[in-house]
Parts: sequence; structure tokens; C-alpha cells
Amino acid sequence: MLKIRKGERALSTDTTVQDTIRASFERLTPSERQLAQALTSHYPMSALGSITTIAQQAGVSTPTVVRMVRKLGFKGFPDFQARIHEELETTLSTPIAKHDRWANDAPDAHILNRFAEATIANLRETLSGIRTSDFDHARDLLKDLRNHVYIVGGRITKSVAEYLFTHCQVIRPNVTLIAPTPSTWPHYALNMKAGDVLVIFDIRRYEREIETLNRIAAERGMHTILFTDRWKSPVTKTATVVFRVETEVPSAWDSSVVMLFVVEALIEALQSSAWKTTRDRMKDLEGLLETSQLFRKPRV
Amino acid sequence: MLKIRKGERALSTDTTVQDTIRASFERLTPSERQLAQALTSHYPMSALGSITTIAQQAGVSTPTVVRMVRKLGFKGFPDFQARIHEELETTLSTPIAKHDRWANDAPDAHILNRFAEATIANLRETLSGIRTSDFDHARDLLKDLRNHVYIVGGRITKSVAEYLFTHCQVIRPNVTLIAPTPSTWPHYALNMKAGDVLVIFDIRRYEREIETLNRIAAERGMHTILFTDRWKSPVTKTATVVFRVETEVPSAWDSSVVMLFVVEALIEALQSSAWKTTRDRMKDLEGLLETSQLFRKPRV
DNA sequence: TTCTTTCTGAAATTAATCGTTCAGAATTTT
DNA sequence: AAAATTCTGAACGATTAATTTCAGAAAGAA
Repeated sequence: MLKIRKGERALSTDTTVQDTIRASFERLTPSERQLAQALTSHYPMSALGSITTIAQQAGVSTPTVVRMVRKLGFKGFPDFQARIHEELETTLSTPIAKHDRWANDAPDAHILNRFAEATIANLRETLSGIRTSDFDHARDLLKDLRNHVYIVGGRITKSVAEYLFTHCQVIRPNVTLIAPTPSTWPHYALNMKAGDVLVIFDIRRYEREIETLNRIAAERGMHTILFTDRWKSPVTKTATVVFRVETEVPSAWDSSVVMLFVVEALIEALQSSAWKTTRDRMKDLEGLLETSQLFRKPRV
Repeated sequence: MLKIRKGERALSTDTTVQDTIRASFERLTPSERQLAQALTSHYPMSALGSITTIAQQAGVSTPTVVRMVRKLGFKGFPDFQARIHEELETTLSTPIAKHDRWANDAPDAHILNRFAEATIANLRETLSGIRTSDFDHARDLLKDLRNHVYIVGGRITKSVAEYLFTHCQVIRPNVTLIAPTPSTWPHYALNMKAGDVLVIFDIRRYEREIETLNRIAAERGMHTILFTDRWKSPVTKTATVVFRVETEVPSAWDSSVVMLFVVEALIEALQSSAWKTTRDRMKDLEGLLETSQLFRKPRV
């Protein structure tokens, strides 16, 4: 890569400042790398302010900024920024150009990019298949504090189940995470009563026992919220609300990303619809966490 | 990303600085009009440089610039320019995105749709900040079977940590999930040796103990793969590979969706790069699952 | 360990930007 | 034409930005 620098900076059409940063990344010191990452992650907006602003946003000192841009071959910070401005000019004047910039220097073939395509497609399809009334219904079921909420997942989905549990625990009382070991389930079933809610995560390789658990719940007059994949768990027929999420990605495994997405949206819906109730609980939690010294104060 | 910067300047969503200039054009003096024309003709590139540059390009003096921006209602030139930067940010970061309908019968305001917007933006930004060489490096670290892999998460991220663990367990031996209770960590640390890999999930409200654990690992010559958010965990500086994922969604909580995405991509990269090794293990697992009758055959 | 080298940010230094003043020029009014 | 008004930019000061210096910290070598 040849670089023209002096006088009339010809700005070779295809080498962006971002490329220059990436190309030299290996030669940078730790804090310079930190800066480089900050610059490339929101590029080029991250490079618009003054040197002070940029340094602060990256969490390094201004001398570090100067040292790095020098190392990259620029005469100084103003020169560096002038280049970016020129670059912006060409970028903005060619409108659509490269609106689909995925992972940086990679061809479409890189796993990250292929995953991104697939995941966004999954998100689209899933969303178009969810009726908002269903979503709101699920939220209302979880919102009613009189009912106990049980959450259960399978071998893979237990993590998502746990994620929902962790958050629900903060938002409301009476939430139980059912261990993914069927032998322990009868103990949980003992306390289940009409009106309680069972949240089931069940994707391909549906576990037989989950069907049983669901039947028991149904017999007791409970509601079921089911997260499943396109193949549909056997639980589907009796569930109160079914979220069918897309899981196909170019992988040997199924993707749980969209499932987690719906769970997060549900958590937020639940939380914001019962904010008053939640707020005090969150404050309590803050206090407890501080007291037990498990967490430090956030840095920002 | 619509972030309000300093003060309260809320940047009304549809009035650009350019519009403001045009609207006030009649009220401007001759030399101010000259400046206004220069600004709007190559907008917004023409407004990027210093006040001196802009004045020269327009053929007016710097006081004229100051007078005009004041007349337009800005506090001063820096304020004027900061606005344009904000404007650029929104222009550049929301490419086309909105053209697709999300959930069918829902207005844009529904949580599902707002979450979808935010999540896709997060995905984009995260991907553009990840260098594929880093990603591949992380994969290679996890691939080397001689090294033990330790995985640790915090209160919220433990689910993602667990997800990675569950899959790694299938792909390779010598994987340990470290419980998110610091008091138990010394026991794990006992066995850590040079070359081993520590995967850390650490987002806002960084836990003090994780930093300690990381230091111990570093002292022992281990590699660290860090998943963190935009605020950057204190672990950042010493980590071998850092994945900075975007977590902001319209919610009281941070989103782990993109983090899970990267984890899944990493799992697939790991798996496909060591397929031969993995295949046998997966077949073993199939057998074991059948035998213990924990799962039924997939329905497809 | 101890020494050397490299790295980093606080502080000082230098350079520039931005805002203000004010006298002269251009325009309008009397 | 003279006076009043408005407009404009040169020049200065206040402020902020960019760079350099340097001492301590961190990493590496002997």
C-alpha cells in the first residue's frame, strides 16, 4: 500500500483512515489499541470531535492520540482529522455506496458476516410471526403477582431460561427456576396451583419429560408460555401463548439469539408495565449488592 | 443511535441545520448570505473544518461566521458545529434499516419493534468494531486442546457464560465453568497454568473480583478473552482479545443479545475448524443421550 | 532480583481557535 | 450632499486545542 502524504493529499480512493488504523494495529501499544478500537467502532463519528473529546471517549490521554496518529503516518492530529473529513466528503456524496458494512476487512464469507445475515433474517421472520396481542398477553400473565411463575428449559435452552429467571427475580416475587433434571420435577409440581404460569423453553430435540410437565400444569389449570422453534414442540397444542422463534444459522447448532431477543423484550414490557412495583425492588437490590460488596460502582 | 450529548439540546428530529439556514436566509446580510450559500452547497462537508477554514472557503471573515450562527440561534460556533456532528451521527448510523416492517400489526412504538431497531443497530456497530483477526485469534486459543479453558460470568452474564460452556463441553475436553461466586475462585485458580485460557464476561457494574481473577490469570501466563460493553471493563487492558459488544436498548437493562450472537459465531468457528475432533465427540454424546433416555428423537 | 527499555499521562508549552471590539466602508435615510 | 445606519473585517485578547516534555509505571531482559 503506497501512501501519498505531502502537499496535495491525493487520498487514494480505496484506503480509508480506518483501513490504515487496522493495518497498523499490530504495531500499536496497548493504550493505542484501545484508542484504535474506540475510533473504529463508531467510525467515523467517533473521530469528529476535538482531540480531547476523542481521548476521553477512548479512555486514554491526549498524548496517546498524538503518538498514534503520528505512528500511522499523519503529520499530526489536525492532519489526521482533515483526512477523515475528506473521506467523509466522498462517502457522503456517494449515497448508498456501502451501507451494508459488516465486519470490517472481511469478505462476505467470514462466519461473523454469514451469521449476521442469518440472524437478522431470523429476527425478521420471527417478528412477523408474533402477534403483539399474544406478546401483551404473555406480559400480563407474568405481571400478575398472585400467580407463581415457573421457568423451565432444556439442555441448551436452560441458559435462556436462567436469563429470564434472573431478571424476573428482580421484577417480582414468586419466581422459580426449575432445574433441567426431570427427576426433581415432581417436587416443584407439588406446589403448582391454578392460575400459576409455566414458561417453557423447548427447541428441537424436545424433551419428552417437558411434555409431561406441561400436561400436569394444564391439568392443574395453569397457563403455559412456550418458546419453541419452527418445528414446534409437542407442548404447542396446549400452551396459552406460543412464541415460535427462528433458530436456523449456518452452523451445526441452532441459534438462541432471537429467543433471547424475545425474552429481553418481554422482560422490558413486564418491567415497564409494573414500574412502580419494580422500582422499589431494584433499589432494594442495589442496597443489597452494595452491602455485600459484590459489585463496585459503575465507572461512568 | 439517538443520543443527546451535552446540555439539553434535544435536536428536533426532523429540522436539520441546513433547514435552519435556509429558513433564515432572508434575514441575513449580504456577506452572511454568501456564507450560507457556501455552507449549504456542499453540506455538511463544508461545515466540518474550523471556523477559519469555513470563513476562507466562503470568502468572508470569521466574525461574519460567528454573527451568522448566533443569528441562527446557536450559542456560538462550537455549538453550531456540535449540532452538525450529531446530525451526521444519526445520518450515518441509521442507514436504511427502517424500510422493513417488523411485527405485522404493530405500530413502530411497540416494544418489540423498538427492540428490533436497537438490536440491529447494536449488531451492526459491534460487528464493525470487531477485527476478524481478533475473532480468529480467540478461536485458535479455544481450539488448542492442550490448554484448559475457564469460563466466568457475572450476575447477569452468567447465562451467556453457561451457554458458551454447554457448547464448548461438547466440542472439546478440559472446559470449566467458574461459578459466579468469588469465594470459590481460589479453588479454580489452584489449577490454572500458563497457556490456559480464561474467558471473561464482564459488563457494566464490573465486578471487582473479576479484575482480581484476571490479574491472577495474567500472572500465571494465561490468555484472556474478554466480552465487555462499551464502557469497558477494567480487564480490558490486559486481555489478549477483547470483544466490545453494544448493549444499549430501550430498557432498564442492558441487552445480551449481541453478546450471545458473538458467542454463537465463536462456537461455530471453533467447531468447524476442528470438525474431525468434534464429530466423534458429538456422536458419543448422541449415544449417551439415547442411552439415558433424556431426549427423544427429533421429529423431523 | 536489578537493570534496561518501553509505555503512559500529568503538567507545561506552544499553537490555534473563537469571540469581541472598533474603525472604516457600504448602504440607506434625511 | 450630509448624516445616520448598517455592515464588514483587521486586530487584539480570552479561551481552548494540540504538542512537547518529563517523570513515574509497566513490561521485558540480563
